[in-house]
Amino acid sequence: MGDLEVRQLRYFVAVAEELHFTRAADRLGMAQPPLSRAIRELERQLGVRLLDRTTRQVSLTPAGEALLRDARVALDAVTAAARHARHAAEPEPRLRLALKADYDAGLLPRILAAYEEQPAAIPVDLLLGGRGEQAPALRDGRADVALLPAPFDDRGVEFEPLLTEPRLVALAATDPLAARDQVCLADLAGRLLPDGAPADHGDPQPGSAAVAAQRALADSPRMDLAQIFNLIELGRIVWFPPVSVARRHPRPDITYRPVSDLAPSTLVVAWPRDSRSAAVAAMVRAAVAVAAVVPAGPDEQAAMTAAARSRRAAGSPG
Amino acid sequence: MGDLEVRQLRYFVAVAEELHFTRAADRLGMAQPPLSRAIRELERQLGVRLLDRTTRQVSLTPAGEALLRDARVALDAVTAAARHARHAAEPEPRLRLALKADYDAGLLPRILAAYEEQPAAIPVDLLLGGRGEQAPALRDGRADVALLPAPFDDRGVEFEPLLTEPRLVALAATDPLAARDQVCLADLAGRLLPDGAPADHGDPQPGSAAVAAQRALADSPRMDLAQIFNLIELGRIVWFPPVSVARRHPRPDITYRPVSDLAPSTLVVAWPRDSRSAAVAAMVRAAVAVAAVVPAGPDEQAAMTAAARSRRAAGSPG
DNA sequence: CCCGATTGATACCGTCGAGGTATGGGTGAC
DNA sequence: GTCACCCATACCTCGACGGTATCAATCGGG
Repeated sequence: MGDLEVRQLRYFVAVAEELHFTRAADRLGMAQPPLSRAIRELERQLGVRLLDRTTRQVSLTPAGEALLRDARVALDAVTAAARHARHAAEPEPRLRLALKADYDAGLLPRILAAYEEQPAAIPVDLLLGGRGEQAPALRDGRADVALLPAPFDDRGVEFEPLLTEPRLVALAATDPLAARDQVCLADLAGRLLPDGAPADHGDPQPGSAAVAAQRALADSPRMDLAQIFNLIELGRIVWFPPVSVARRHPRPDITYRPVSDLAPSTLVVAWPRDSRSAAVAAMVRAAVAVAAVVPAGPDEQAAMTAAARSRRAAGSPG
Repeated sequence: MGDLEVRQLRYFVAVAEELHFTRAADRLGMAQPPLSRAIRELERQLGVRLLDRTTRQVSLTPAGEALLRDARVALDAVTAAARHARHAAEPEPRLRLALKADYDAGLLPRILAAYEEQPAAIPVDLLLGGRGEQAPALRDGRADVALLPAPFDDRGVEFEPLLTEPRLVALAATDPLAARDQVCLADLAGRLLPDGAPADHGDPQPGSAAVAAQRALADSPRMDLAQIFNLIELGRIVWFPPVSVARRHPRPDITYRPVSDLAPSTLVVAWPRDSRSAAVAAMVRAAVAVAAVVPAGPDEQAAMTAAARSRRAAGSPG
């Protein structure tokens, strides 16, 4: 009945993600036998089987799936506690704003300017990260506030929409589709992605080959924009940047075209739930105020804004 | 730079709450020297001073206060992970509904009946707890869903209001105020509370002597309703039950009177954020449906309901 | 002003468990 | 059938966690 320990949760998450004791042990920088023993001990403490293992296959039991979900958030909470304690000790506080380079829809300078007008403003550190890194950074305390495109994994995070803009598809100028004024997703089905999988139609779904390729494409530190453009010119990948991102990257050999049936991208400002920081609230206010002077989007944006506003009214910065 | 461990956080929380190493060690069931060393090691790992200690006084630094806040939620998250894993392994799942006895406003039988009509219904366990225990139970996984009066500590918890009802004051029948049709909080100022502190006017505030006395009164396992009524008859304490609670306890020597300027009590149904359980969603639906057939309260209830509804729309059970 | 009580820090020690290495054993691939 | 792969077991070492004894500093009382 003793409490779990962080180390046990880290070990379990590694094994549950790898579904492979040896690889997990390697990732953890330890040998496999102690890891096996630790998992066994964890199962004994919980009185529950977490993994079904044969000598050739490791799979999660329902209890293991539940623990994997919760262990991730628990580990983030512990990491956030440590980070916040270190941060609170700094003599002069700073606001850490996480965002993905170029995906601020051009609002960043105005937002920062508006922020500095606020009485609660403190110096801002910018944390540039890849797609999908902002929300985890909020959860584990690396960042205090973030600008990022929705949808994202908003567990433990509150957000407020700023603006919604359509996404385009980037095509090689020589691509037959580039001659058309507009394309639809079906036109792009079958396109090869970097890993050799055909492009799925529809918005990338979590777990699909398409989203995996999109992530490998847009997130990997190994692939920068130049590489993306090269692959686009070769017709090897599909890429759906918001118009503001496309506008920042005019290139002679790349043509951007509207996609008729592609969901638009919504930029949001997000912060950790239970943030009690006046500086975060000031940044949220500044971002919302700046976005308000931009032409408003369609009904979808209005609905999301209302939802987030009432959520925020229930006791959080704003 | 190594990760924190759960044990370290438990130790720190104990010391931070007691502000006394010896008492904290006693509470933790260990000797004081290892505890001092563990805290020192924690401070070394974080590179931050958490406690200012003289030989006669221990106090929290700002970093310590930040860590205390976060450590509590992190420990709850770890506990919840363990509980959810154990729970998920049970062959036939059960729904654990936490509530405070008598504070269901008489809706519980109808809610349970409506719940059992739902297709996702599973057997329900009732967890009766004192005031303020329901929300922590949701956070650390002891309960899946709760009925409780707002306001409460809603960190990590979502909720939906069910109904709002006025609160009364319970007076000894012989009390001069009992002769009046209605009293106001100022009339009650100065009344002695169990710990000898005078009753504060206004709604109890967290940290005030009044709220401490209210808690000692209503929550302590040592004091049951009979004791409460005895103290009321002696004029020693003030108690503000919602009308539905008062109606359940008619007593010849106790008189209930409206309080003109006392905020009403709102019963809500609450569940952990990120709950993915269909059974929880079904219980929430059942509770809302039952409450909807009860005469609606004033604008306050309408506003809260709208807020919670849009919050729920952003991706949670419902 | 000194003495004792209180309380956190230090010193030292024993034990338990975390992690390493070597090896066994079972399963799927060819 | 043989080989490679991979999880489990056995055994060992060492570090750290916790306990006891003691010191040091501070506050209160006579």
